[in-house]
Amino acid sequence: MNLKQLSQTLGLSQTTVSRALNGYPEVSAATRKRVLEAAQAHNYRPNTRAKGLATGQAMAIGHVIPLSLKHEMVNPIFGDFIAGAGETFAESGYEMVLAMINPGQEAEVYRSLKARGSVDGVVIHGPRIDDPRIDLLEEVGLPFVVHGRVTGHHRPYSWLDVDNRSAFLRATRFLADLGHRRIALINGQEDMDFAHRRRRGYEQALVERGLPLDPSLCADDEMTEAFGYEAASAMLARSDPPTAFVVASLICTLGVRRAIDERGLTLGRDVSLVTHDDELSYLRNGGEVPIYTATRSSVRDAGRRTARLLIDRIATPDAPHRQELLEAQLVVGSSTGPAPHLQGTLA
Amino acid sequence: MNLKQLSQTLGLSQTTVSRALNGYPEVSAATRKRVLEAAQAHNYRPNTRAKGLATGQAMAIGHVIPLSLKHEMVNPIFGDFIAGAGETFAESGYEMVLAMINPGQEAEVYRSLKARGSVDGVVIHGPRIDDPRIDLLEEVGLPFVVHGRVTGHHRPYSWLDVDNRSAFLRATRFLADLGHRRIALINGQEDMDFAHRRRRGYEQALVERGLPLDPSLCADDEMTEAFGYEAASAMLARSDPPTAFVVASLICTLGVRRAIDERGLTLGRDVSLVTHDDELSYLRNGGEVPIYTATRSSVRDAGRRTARLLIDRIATPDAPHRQELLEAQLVVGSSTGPAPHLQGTLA
DNA sequence: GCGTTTGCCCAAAGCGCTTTGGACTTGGGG
DNA sequence: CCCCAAGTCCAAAGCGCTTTGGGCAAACGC
Repeated sequence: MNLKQLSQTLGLSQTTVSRALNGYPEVSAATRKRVLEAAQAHNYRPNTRAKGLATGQAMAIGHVIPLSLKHEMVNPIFGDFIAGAGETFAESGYEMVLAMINPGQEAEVYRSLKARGSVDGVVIHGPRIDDPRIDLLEEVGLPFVVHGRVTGHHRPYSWLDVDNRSAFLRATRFLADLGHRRIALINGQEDMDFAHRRRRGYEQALVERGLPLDPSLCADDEMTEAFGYEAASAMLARSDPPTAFVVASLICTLGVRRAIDERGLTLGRDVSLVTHDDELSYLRNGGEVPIYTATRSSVRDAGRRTARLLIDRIATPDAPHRQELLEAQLVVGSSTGPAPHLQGTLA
Repeated sequence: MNLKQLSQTLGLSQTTVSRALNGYPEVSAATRKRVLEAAQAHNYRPNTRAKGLATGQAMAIGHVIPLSLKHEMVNPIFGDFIAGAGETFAESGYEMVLAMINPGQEAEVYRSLKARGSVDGVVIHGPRIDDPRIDLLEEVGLPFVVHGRVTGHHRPYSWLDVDNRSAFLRATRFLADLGHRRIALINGQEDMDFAHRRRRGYEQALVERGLPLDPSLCADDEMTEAFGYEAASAMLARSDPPTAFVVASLICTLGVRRAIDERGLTLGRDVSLVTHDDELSYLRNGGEVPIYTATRSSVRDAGRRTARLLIDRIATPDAPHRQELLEAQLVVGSSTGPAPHLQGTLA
């Protein structure tokens, strides 16, 4: 059933039916009611493509997900982010279209998305330091919002980010204040912007507390369980192992924990750990006293907010860019305690 | 730049340009070359919606992802599945559109997808026992392929599935043959079809080996780390704890492992464990000798194959339905060993 | 009572593409 | 030399919708 058929059924013109359906004022209440009921009865919905052609809007937004080259890894936060974004987009009548791409294809994909008019805007995922995509999209003329930020880019753009520097600053301070002097950092890949910022927060805390920066206590890579395990194992095997870890994600933390358990150490007593927690739906670190002390920030919520930002941007492309900086909560769980050399002293 | 402008630039009709671009024979080689070069130079791409309107094809396929009601959980396999499917769809020129929905909205969403013509077909994710979606889509007339199967549905439909029954049958047999007599099952929600089948495989193995089925050694829920931990903790705290676990996913397994470690038990010696391993990119269970003995089947590969099935189905909607049943590999890692009461005996 | 709003509705032009049904050259066969 | 078949190309219709620019009554102001 299409508009033409529906209007014939009703004995009205397409114009009137279209207007009735879209809430225009120049149609009487009685007619509108009749139209609405007929549409319902015939299960009529306007054809997306025809509507898009006529209005010039795709009512769709694009997510271009870059896979990491090394392991073709899909970022595990992706599902939850998109679930959050999907809620908001759906409420506003937007569809989400997805493209998973290998690094290097980005320019081509964004250009194509714009030229074919298949989306009204895009979310930039996984920004790196000096990420060229901002300039690219600005040039191409596709509205966008970045989930994260881009160190090295200085003109204004729209973004939403967790204050990663602050989060890791606070996490590291927290451990230092418990007496830990050898604090390791198990970070995400440091060419990713978020990991770079976390690193800076970590370093700043060390400086503040007068602790030396030991590069051999810092590791960065894709945040897999295996990476967490290997990095932590190597560090714990040293003659001067760290007594605390700051870890970039819960998945990574599971690996670190495995390394700790394997050496017969007890988490929260022999070794302390603060992790970042994206509140992924399948990896809850919940409860009254969470298992892990964590800097917590819901990536799903970030998805919702990012979507709103993008919708507004599409509606008013000439409005000034907006930014949103979210502060992570530092929630204390049972994975942290005073440094071993102080135990007893403090008790 | 659109077709009209491009054809004017070239001094050709839209017809000819369109034909040149789409590889029709009634255009000379010289002209085609000229058109192709001009298109390239002007960065021309046909407008998706206009093309769709004209051809009646959306060149898009839909993924409707049901969130679990309880925790609004996003299945962690989602990212990898879609990465695999995305590869294949992209090769064939299909876009993927995504809808995350709450349970109960399904009928409405599928109907709308069809009526608005926004997709040419859909992938059914997360089928449950007696899932009504198959009948629904058949009625609505939208081509589909199920990732999984539907126990209780008897007319033919297209699906791709791992042989979950066989996988868990073999896993459980394997443990029984190592002398384990109390084997626990930490399963996904058993109204999900895959979990139901795994349960059946598990039970069959017990029967084969003459072991009793102890319902208190079976737990099923959403496969989170927390669930694995809680279920395993409770079982291990009993006076007659299980000596082996069959676990439905690696994430769940991480929780089970935490419970095992916490009780000071050693995995592979005091307690054995076989897990299902979807080969998620961020949760590798790799190496020469994997950490966990596992029934292994790449969900990413499943995505690729499912996509191919759907593309073929859309191309030939009247061809008989096709099915693909994948066999999981049973890979032996270091999480399994002879039952404790036999150790020494066997050595 | 007249002209002018106002309210309600419609015909038709596009949106950018594909595709049908020719039209106009050539070249070759009879 | 004529005719027909290829080989090229084009004008125009149509996909299903929105939107412009009226038209026609009824209601209004004076």
